[in-house]
Amino acid sequence: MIIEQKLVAALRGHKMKITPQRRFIFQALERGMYRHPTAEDIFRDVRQTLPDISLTTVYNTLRELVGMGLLRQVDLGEGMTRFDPNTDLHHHLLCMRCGRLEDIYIRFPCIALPADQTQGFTVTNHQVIFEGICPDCQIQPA
Amino acid sequence: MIIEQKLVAALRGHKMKITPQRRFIFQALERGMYRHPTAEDIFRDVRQTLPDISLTTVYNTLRELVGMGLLRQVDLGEGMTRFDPNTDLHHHLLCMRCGRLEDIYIRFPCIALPADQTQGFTVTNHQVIFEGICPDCQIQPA
DNA sequence: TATCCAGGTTGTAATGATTACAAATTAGAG
DNA sequence: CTCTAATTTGTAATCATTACAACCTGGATA
Repeated sequence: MIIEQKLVAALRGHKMKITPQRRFIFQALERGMYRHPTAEDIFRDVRQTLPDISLTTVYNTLRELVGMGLLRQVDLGEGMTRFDPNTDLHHHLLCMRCGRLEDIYIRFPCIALPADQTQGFTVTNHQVIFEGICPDCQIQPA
Repeated sequence: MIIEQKLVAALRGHKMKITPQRRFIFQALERGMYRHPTAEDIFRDVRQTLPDISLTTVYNTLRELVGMGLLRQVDLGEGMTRFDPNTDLHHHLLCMRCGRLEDIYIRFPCIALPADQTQGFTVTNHQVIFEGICPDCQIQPA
């Protein structure tokens, strides 16, 4: 319920309407059975309870949430975007073979860009992606 | 010449043919006027000297190079893939507003995944993406 | 509670990057 | 020089995502 409530509150704060479609999308994110769903994943999930929801609505809603900073967008080289309802600072561990993606909760205090290396950028955030092979893929032939 | 030679040698090693198309693609990567080109960027560049090259060939070649580990693939949320001829371990600094991407050459010795956090993965690599706003975009209204 | 409209939803069509495929070409071994 | 497997090419498909226009509705208002 935590995520859903947070998102509903955010909608109120932005004077946006709380529609059943949005509610179900939030619940799908909440259910976290998959932690890094694609738009299509959410669509399939919500469809089970709201069979007439449109894929466009899912895309719209996810885009809005990202815009409001309530959802993190994760881009790997998969050809599609994944969404991460966990906006806490954390990192990722990616299987290069099957695409499995896990969260890593460690703080790396040494990751900071010295002022003389920012090239004038204002740095607001950073993320680490660890690449490797997951246990399942290690077993398989190759 | 360094990159081109390295790539040509790699082709030989893999018993692949050294075609003019591939050579010009290597040279375009070499020219590094743009350090993180898209397939389209390379296509436009090579076209100036080889007007009949096909976009498909560019995609094929880039894909092969990535597969051989000679080119790094960089995926941001831009809807297209960028390629980085620099395979040295380095990190990136990304402007969230205009997509400008710069290299960061610092080693962060503290970035290592403790054995009890790998979830069984064999970790082979990692990269850091710093997100922020570039100097040009800071000036502009918003 | 009934009314109303700005914001939301939907289906479909468009877009844009990338890949598949089959026919034509060519690098390079013999 | 010949021959063949690898490569290139152009076009057509694919796949994720966005644009758009018509319809619908949450929730503010009276």
